Amino acid sequence: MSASAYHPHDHQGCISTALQQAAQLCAEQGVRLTPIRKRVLELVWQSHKPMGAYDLLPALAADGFNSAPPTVYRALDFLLDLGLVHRLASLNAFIGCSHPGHDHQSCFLICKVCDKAHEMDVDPWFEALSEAAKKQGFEVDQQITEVVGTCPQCKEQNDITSGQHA
Amino acid sequence: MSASAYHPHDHQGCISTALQQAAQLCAEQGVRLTPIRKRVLELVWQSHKPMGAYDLLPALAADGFNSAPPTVYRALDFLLDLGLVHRLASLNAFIGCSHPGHDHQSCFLICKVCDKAHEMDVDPWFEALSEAAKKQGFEVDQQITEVVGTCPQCKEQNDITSGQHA
DNA sequence: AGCAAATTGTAATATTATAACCTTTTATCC
DNA sequence: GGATAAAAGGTTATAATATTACAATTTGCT
Repeated sequence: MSASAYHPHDHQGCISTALQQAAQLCAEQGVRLTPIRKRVLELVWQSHKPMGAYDLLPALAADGFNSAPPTVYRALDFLLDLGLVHRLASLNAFIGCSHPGHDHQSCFLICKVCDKAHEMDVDPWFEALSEAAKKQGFEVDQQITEVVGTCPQCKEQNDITSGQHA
Repeated sequence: MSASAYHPHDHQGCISTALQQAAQLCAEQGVRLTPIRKRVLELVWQSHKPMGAYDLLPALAADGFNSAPPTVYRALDFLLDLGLVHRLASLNAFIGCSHPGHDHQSCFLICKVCDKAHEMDVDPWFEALSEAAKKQGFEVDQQITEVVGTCPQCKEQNDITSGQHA
């Protein structure tokens, strides 16, 4: 069901799905997906690479939107609140959420070679961690899990160029 | 065995233990725990609250050390490499490692009320998570896990002030 | 139209981190 | 013990990320 960032896919589909889901979610919540917000979401979804806030500004400017930092940060905050994008703390960067609308904690596999990030579903992990925290009397609000390494594609690439084979 | 950040304890003991372990580790690795590095480690250990790099500069200045950003970042990088401190990505802050010398992934419980952070040992889960990543063909280098919430002490405090009781 | 709330515009600034280059200190070798 | 290379530290400047504060505009509602 869920498309993987690691394989060729109709990425326009990713974007339009994200925009559709966003429109629906905003309607449900009674909040406005203004042109700036929509454009920022689109830009964040341009690729599966997390985007820095400042990376988005030139594109906004090119589109004739205002492009000062507060503009993009406000849009990102809005999208974060709705769960339409996630922020990757280890990269100071933002990425589209692949299944918004569900209240969920996110876990990202971040490739240090190609910079793509892939959201992984790990509910059992989150629950186990929450349980452990609770056992210590800690009340959990939010979990941040980011895994850095090499994605399947880049690993394969590396095996080829270094002359290794199965 | 391991002291908890959540309970009253001889914090001087935390600091001196950390310094001792650092000295030993540096000796083993054949690297130098210079005065600046030692002082930065000491400062990071002043409390169980993660410290920003810039928070350390005034103290370094007061001690007569140079206190420009590169100084403290170089010391922190050195300590990070040795595993003597951890960096909390979600806070842009640094905290002393409570069991350096062991190669380990860290997981921190971060209290949003008192700002203290507590390192939790969760090796079994890290392996589970690594397994899950591997199943997707992802090769794991590093895991970042940070849990934000309310620590036992602050939770209790809040229960009292809001008139709740068991 | 009139009003309040939400959104956006704009300028300035705060915070975190690194680059580049130079000087000093330390370890080592002869 | 002086020569020398490597490591560490000093200094200045700047990059990258994020927020504050306040003014102007747009929107939704009556």
